[in-house]
Amino acid sequence: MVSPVSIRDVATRAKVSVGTVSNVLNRPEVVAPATRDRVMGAIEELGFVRNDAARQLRSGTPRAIGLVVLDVGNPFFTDVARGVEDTASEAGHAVILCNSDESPQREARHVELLAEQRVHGVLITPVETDLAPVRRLRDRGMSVVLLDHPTTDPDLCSVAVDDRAGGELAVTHLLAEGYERIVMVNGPSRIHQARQRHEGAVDAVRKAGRDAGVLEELKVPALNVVSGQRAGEQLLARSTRPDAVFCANDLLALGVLQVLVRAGVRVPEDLAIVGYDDIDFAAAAAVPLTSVRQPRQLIGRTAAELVIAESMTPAEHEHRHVLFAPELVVRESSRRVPRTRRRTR
Amino acid sequence: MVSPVSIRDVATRAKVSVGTVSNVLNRPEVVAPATRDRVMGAIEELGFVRNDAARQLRSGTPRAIGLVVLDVGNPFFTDVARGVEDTASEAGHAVILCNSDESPQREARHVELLAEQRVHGVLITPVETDLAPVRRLRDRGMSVVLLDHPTTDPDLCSVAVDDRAGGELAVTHLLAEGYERIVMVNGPSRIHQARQRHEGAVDAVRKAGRDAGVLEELKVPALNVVSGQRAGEQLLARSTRPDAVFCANDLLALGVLQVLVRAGVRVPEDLAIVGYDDIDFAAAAAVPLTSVRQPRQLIGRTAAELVIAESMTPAEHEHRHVLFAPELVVRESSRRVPRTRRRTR
DNA sequence: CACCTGGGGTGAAACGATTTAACGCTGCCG
DNA sequence: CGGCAGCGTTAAATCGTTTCACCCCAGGTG
Repeated sequence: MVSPVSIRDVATRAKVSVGTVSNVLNRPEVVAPATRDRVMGAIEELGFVRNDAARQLRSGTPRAIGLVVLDVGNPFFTDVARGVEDTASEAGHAVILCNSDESPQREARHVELLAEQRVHGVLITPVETDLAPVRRLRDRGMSVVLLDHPTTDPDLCSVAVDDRAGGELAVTHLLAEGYERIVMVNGPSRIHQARQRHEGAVDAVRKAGRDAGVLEELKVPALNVVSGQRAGEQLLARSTRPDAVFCANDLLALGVLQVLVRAGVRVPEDLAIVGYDDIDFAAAAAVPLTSVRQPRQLIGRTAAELVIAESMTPAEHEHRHVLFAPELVVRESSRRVPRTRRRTR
Repeated sequence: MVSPVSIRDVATRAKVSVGTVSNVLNRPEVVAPATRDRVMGAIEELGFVRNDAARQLRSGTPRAIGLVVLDVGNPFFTDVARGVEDTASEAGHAVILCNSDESPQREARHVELLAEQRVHGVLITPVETDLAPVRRLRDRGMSVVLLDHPTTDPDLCSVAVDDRAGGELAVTHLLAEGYERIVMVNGPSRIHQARQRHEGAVDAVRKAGRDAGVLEELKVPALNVVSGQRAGEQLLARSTRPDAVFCANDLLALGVLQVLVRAGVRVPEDLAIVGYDDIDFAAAAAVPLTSVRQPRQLIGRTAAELVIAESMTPAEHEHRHVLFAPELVVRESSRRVPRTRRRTR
């Protein structure tokens, strides 16, 4: 079934030894042009394809990198993945994409698989804040880059965006617009980003000199649209509603928005919404969504570059911690509008 | 750098031969419990991880499958990928995700990489209608499943949704709702799905006994949000606008919708919009989008099952062509509103 | 007691590419 | 004419696993 033509067949066909064929493949300049052409011809005729397994076994350098994300269904990660993929494929590496779905078990299984594949390195957004599993990877000799998860661990690279600053940006904006009863719809505190964004929100309240009571946290089990819808329903059912909602990511925000709009709540007049990530769909939502933007593709590219650099020169590589700054993109969903605004119900 | 502990080290440590260690790993039932425990202990202490490259080299059976999609940024493919990933990881396979970005060159490069990796099989949505590159893969001995691209080629499996029927569903619906000047915003005819959906649209017009002039095709270079926005701007600039737009996918539709809504065009009163794929964001759009639904995860799962099945029993495997039926999901964006001010029939 | 049986284990030969040290050829110089 | 450098090529060793033929020994059988 598998391609049965090996380097040996090519050698026979071209009437040279296997070593020469190997040279043609890896150091074409050392072999005489005539021989080279002959070998190339044989490769073409036989449809020979290098066996990467054998190659890697001998040379010890793999050609794949692993990417473990929390949720492939989230366009944020998709955009990060695209950045990774671009950079990796330029360097001739394959990307093995794994989806941990926020489950430590799935994460562990995938990491195990990647270790067996002896990948060049692993880019991972860890499910748990506890980095022990990641460090074990590291100990097994693989380079690891933490994605979207800042750390000061000197043994690891990391690429992230300042989530605490992002949370602060969002809530400072809401307070400045005059919103007074803010609910933050947040993911489980197991997730690092969720905690950081909440801390930033709390910072904003404090720095504005407001009572801590203006900010309430509503936790949901996952950072996706369905959880957002659930949260929206809960908010609808309340006797006294908040006047603004800050969601830990855009998927939650879109879910909340959809439920509220359908129930006739006016956004932002009755209730403002701010999301996080600024995925492309945020701008195209029922009400264009204010959101905290992260340089998604850049995160992916940077992480891939780091892991490739590290595995090229493992010795002198010094681990870097890249932290990008988030940026608030204000759109209609959180703009205080004059009372005279036309209603679109 | 790479984990230096091999099966031989484990054998030494546990005072058994390498063969026995291999047995513990692969056929634990044939080795005596006492020995087994000793070996397991050694594996644990040494932190041994199997080297999949060596494994594959010897056994010939790889543990990865390749997935080549047109656009990872499109949630349709993300959902398909998730289906693939689920099934593959249940079977202990890694998924190597590649993004061809609708470019034949990128596709070729990725396919080459996958061939070198000797993946189990390749799930691919081909960029070109010409299947020659895919058939070459096949000839190199890899099982191939065409994704979202129907074929009758007896040497290949395929999993797809009936795009022609989908196009027909959409346009039949628009005609039934009384729309009379329909523009189909379509991708380049290089893309198979684009052509099929258009043919279905034409079918619908014909079957309804209408003049072919009610349907016009507006081609855009790619099936994404930006192209949709461009198309929306073009439509806006026209002196006589259509009263309905059918987009070849939801990303285009969201782009069109966004531009039109921002310009004050009422949807669906002034102009109806129908998309394709029914991605999750379609329901959460500015105006909830009517769309043609495809069983996205199921497509992925089915394809992965086929490729795994084929590589398990290559001999007696018979190639299947699975064709799912699309389903129209009607939402606000195309519902003729009860006789208010329009209704010019 | 000789013979068989079979569970439990061994050890060496693959797998296919890369790498390296050694080798043979050519042509130039002394 | 012999030696030697330089170049291209060869053959063999190697990577970590799996597989398979074979060995050893205890216990059962006739």
